[in-house]
Amino acid sequence: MEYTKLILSKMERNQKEEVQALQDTLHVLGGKWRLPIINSICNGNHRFREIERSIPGITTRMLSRELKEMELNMLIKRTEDRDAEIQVKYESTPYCKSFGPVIEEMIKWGKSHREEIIRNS
Amino acid sequence: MEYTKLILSKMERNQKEEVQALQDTLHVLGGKWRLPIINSICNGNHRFREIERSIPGITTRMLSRELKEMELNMLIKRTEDRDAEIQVKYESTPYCKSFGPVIEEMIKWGKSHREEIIRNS
DNA sequence: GTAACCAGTATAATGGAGTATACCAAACTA
DNA sequence: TAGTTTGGTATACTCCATTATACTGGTTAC
Repeated sequence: MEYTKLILSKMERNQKEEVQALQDTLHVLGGKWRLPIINSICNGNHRFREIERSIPGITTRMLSRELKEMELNMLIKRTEDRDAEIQVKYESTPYCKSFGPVIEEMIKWGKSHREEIIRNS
Repeated sequence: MEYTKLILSKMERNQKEEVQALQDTLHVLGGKWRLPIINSICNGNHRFREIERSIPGITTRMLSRELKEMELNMLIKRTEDRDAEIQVKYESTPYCKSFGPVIEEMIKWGKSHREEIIRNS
């Protein structure tokens, strides 16, 4: 009886922990602009205005805010170097690449989901 | 030159398609309650009030709305049977299980991200 | 027969993500 | 030296997800 309880509460803890982890991931990837920004930077855009122009519809305000939070989450790195040809530069971190498997699975699922929905309608 | 253009535009198309697929997945998993609901149903809760009670903080309105959209997305099935012991029953579909790999990767990433953030602060 | 439980719906309010628009100082450019 | 580009900030607004609260009609339990 006590034993069962223990197992159950451990299971519950794990489930809460897992839902929490999932929501952390969603929070980092979520919102309207995160993925387009990551995509843009990973595709060779490194300056603020460059990224901005590459994403139709985004405002400077949103780009600024998102870049800041993504820097906090260590997904990108901002460097300022007055003597470089590019004074302010945004780059994806190696850590950002750890997203790889997640992104891949999400793309796979999203594509097959779209097909599934179309097939059943 | 024309060749390069072709390749580039194909790359661009694929990227848009991938960002789109990603956002589809995010849309299905996103929001505050989707994951807790999936979790609850997958862990043996099948009646409306049962699910409601198992998720602290959720309102009947939100549960009702989310269940409806999840049914549209074929993640769960609602069955009504006046003569059964449970008249209204919610179940996860086999299709819902296709989330498995995505969810797994997201949990993995979420956990290690939390550790990473804690380590660097 | 009334009290509690079931599966929800209706209406109104709130908060926060995202939008719109204007503005800024510094550098570079013609 | 006037105009443009860069890397942003400031202020106000809008819309939509989520909340809060109340209500309903049917069923089961005592």
